[in-house]
Amino acid sequence: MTPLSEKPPSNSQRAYQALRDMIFSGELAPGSDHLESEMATRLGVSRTPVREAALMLESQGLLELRPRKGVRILPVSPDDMAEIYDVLTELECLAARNAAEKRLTDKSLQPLTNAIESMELAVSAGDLEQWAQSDDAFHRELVRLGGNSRVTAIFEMMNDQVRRARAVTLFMRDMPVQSNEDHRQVYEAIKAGDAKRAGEVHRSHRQNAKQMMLDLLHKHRLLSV
Amino acid sequence: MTPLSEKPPSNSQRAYQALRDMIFSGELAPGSDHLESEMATRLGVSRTPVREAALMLESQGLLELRPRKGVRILPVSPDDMAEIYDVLTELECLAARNAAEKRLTDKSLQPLTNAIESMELAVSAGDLEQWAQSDDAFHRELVRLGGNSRVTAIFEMMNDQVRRARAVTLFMRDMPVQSNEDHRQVYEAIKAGDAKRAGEVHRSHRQNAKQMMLDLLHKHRLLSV
DNA sequence: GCATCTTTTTACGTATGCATTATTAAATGC
DNA sequence: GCATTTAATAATGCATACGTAAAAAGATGC
Repeated sequence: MTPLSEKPPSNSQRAYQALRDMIFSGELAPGSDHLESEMATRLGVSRTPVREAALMLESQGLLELRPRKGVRILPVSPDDMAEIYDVLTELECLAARNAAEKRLTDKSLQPLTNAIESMELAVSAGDLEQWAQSDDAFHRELVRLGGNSRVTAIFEMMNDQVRRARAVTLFMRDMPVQSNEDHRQVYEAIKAGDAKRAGEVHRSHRQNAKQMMLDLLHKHRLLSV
Repeated sequence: MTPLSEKPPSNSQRAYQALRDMIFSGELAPGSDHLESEMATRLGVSRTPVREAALMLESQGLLELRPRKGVRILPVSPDDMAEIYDVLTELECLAARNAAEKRLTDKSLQPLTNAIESMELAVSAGDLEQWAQSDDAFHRELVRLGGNSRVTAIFEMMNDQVRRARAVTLFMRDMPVQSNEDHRQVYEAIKAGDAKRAGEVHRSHRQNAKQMMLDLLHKHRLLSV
């Protein structure tokens, strides 16, 4: 027995991941329908694990099970996106304040600085994909540092949707210079233990991000993502 | 065909509701294990719908599926309760601000005033159960008025857990006089369209509620609910 | 040619069956 | 008696089977 013997994930788990990935990669288009049996054949399993995966994804709001129509991949409208950003804003700001109150050591904050540096490098190099990835890492780490597992869970769920939308709009936007400045300020506030400021700076950062996303969706007539 | 012919909910749906109810009523104790087959027999269906229901409840964080041990009803510790209150605080305040910005008519605000009046009556009469019910109605309506469906969904999920905890602690507390005063102020701020104030007042209201709950849990050595 | 009724097909919801594997119980050795 | 190995038991994860009801296709009347 190997020390770190990973127990093989069940078929349901794999179906869950596979469906999720297919949704976020766009392989399953927003608004499209797919029969359970089709998905089962596609994934090489029976309907049971597909159904179980679909049920889980349904309670996460990614799709909808409709009798005799198969699963429907839920489209995300600009209004939905606004809702998502609003929730993320509140929860991330909470996380930022909580993180600040913890008086974290430089070492604990290392992942944040790494992400910031990586973002700044990416902007210099004009590499938007790299920037997006590091930005994501920053936000995820921030939330993790907040230490509220429920916040983390909700964040993970909604952040995926933002990521999908961003994949579409990424190359329509300018280099995120202001954004990087924001991140650094949030980091400084957390490091200084200034919860109030961390929350406020992060809030305005998030509100800008929301506005930018909505403007892009509107300008390019993207009615659903 | 009757005009409002309700299609019969599926066995899975009923199993879901039944399990949920059993969890919140305490019939399934926190921390207890239950085999799928037992539940199936108990509910008079096969394992399939039970399993589907359990999967849904698992992704909502109410229970845990553990191979060969059955489903485990997750206990909610005081730390969990603190997490839940923190999330609710942020989301309800968001809702309060959003509601205030909508410049709602008196008519739309009627359910809020009804709830407030009912709470005040209940306090006068010393009827804590009635108060709790109306308090719940107030918060739910507030969230609804906020108009963010994701906030509503998260609220519904977490509020159930608060309700369970409150069922345990309700009669350990004093009459909620201050609480009623808070509600009225939140209402006034929303009616006046003062988003900032609505958010602030509601935040302090919620923080008090959190503190009171945690104190009660601590004082009575309630390590899980 | 169009509308309505009838038949057929299809997909789902759920029950059931089965192989796998964790856990318990029994058996063996010392 | 106690530890260790082996067998028995039980619960799961998943495939499969099937009745039901919706949708599609076809037949009938006008």
